Amino acid sequence: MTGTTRGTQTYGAILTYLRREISAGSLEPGQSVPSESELCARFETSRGPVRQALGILRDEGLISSGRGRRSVVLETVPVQPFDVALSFTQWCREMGMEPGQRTESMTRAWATRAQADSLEIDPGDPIVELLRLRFADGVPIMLERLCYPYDVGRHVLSFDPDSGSVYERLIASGVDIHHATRILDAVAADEDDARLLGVQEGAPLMRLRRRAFTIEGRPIEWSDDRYLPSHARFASTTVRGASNGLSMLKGL
Amino acid sequence: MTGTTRGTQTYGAILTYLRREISAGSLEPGQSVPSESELCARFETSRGPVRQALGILRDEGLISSGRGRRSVVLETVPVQPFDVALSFTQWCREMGMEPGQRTESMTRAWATRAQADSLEIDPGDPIVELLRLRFADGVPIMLERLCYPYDVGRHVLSFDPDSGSVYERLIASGVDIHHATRILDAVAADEDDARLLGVQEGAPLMRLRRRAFTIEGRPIEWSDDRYLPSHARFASTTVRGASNGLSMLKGL
DNA sequence: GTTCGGAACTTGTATATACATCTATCGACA
DNA sequence: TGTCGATAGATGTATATACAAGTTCCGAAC
Repeated sequence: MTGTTRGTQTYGAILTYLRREISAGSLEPGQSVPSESELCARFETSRGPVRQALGILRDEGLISSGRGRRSVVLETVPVQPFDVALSFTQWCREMGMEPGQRTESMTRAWATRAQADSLEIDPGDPIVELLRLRFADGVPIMLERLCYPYDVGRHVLSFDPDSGSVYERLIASGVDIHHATRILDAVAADEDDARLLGVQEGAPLMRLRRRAFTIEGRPIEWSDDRYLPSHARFASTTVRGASNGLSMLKGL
Repeated sequence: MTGTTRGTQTYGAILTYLRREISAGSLEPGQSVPSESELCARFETSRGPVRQALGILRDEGLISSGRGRRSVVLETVPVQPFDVALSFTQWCREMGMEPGQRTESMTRAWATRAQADSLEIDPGDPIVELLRLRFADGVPIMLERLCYPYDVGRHVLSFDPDSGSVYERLIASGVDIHHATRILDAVAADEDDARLLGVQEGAPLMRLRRRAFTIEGRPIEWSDDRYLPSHARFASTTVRGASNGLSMLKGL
């Protein structure tokens, strides 16, 4: 360790440095990234942390490496790591837009068969449902349907969902979301979607369904977000040799 | 190195072993993955390769790790690495379906403004366009529009696109696709889409636009694939602490 | 029986080294 | 001038070690 790293890990400092160089344009697409040994010298460290940082950038699709050649910066879509999609508010701010929201309904209900399957509870068990319309700069962008088992959702019921992030509320209540699976597809707007999002019934919408889990693997959230395709799209970069989590599903 | 690894790298052998255990169900969701030291002993290797294999599984969303705890197998969507989406044929086979295709048109044309921008050539420059309908088990699933600059696409013109993979043809011709960017959104079926895919005009389709690049960063393919959402969906798993390449885009 | 503390274990991070394998470059030679 | 080959340098892979930091679990003290 060099001691010059700002309170965090060495590889994190290298990562931040390279990300800044790339996003600021000091390292343009097509240009070579400094070699591992140059980075070792600059950060007074060994190859381990340097390779760790480069590996992360490779998986994110920002650079490409290969035996014998120096790494090069790739021409990429502007990447906002998708984790922020866990929080619409945060994502919106990073896009330079002003987030807004209006809760259409928040109800205590009983799980339908589909909801019960998704949350791994029994049909008829109590749940908390939330329907929220999300805005960016005042324009409706997304309709969010959230569904929690009651013992999780009760932390939301006693909370004004227009006043802040549901996620932060859950975390503050000791609910620990550890990982999530997402499925993207396209659906036609139904009557509710059309009315609230201001499109015609049948208009194409992006649907992002999410299931969030605790570390023990218990599902604690199910959501169905419907985006206006004109305002939100999803992107991914693949580099040969790097892995990315996107996959394609068959059938229903 | 142990020497017992089957001709490849140590970390690859560990990766294969763990993947098989997970997909065969010997390691069920929620169960602990063998600890690093157990894997070191089993494969007679050091922590390096073991950690490399575990890191890949973590990025793929198959397992979750954390300081102090043992890694656990996650409940995930069945993952087919998305690289295979570069080849519809291959993806289809891995899904246990029989791929089919019918080329609707293959033309030498001149780049429109949008195509020129995407391929980084000038409007009016010669290009090769390909329109193909793709089947799985005889059912139309996807409509594929491909577009190449002429010097790349000419390798396709002299080739029966119904006889095999365009990708393999390009690679055999010395065209080296190195990385690709993809954008997913939803569109309404236009007249051509509706007729060929057998849906009503205006029906929601998943659109996957792709740009493929050489290692030098030159764009050599632009494609617009439109999937029936009933037959193809896209999925991704995020684990806290692991990076994945999916991101969300604003605006146009 | 309950609670607290500590030991043992696990993963995360870092160092130093070695060799394999591929690329780029430059100089010798024709 | 052009081609070929050697060489230096790059990343990929593997080993061995060390310490940091978090979790689990068991036993001692109360």
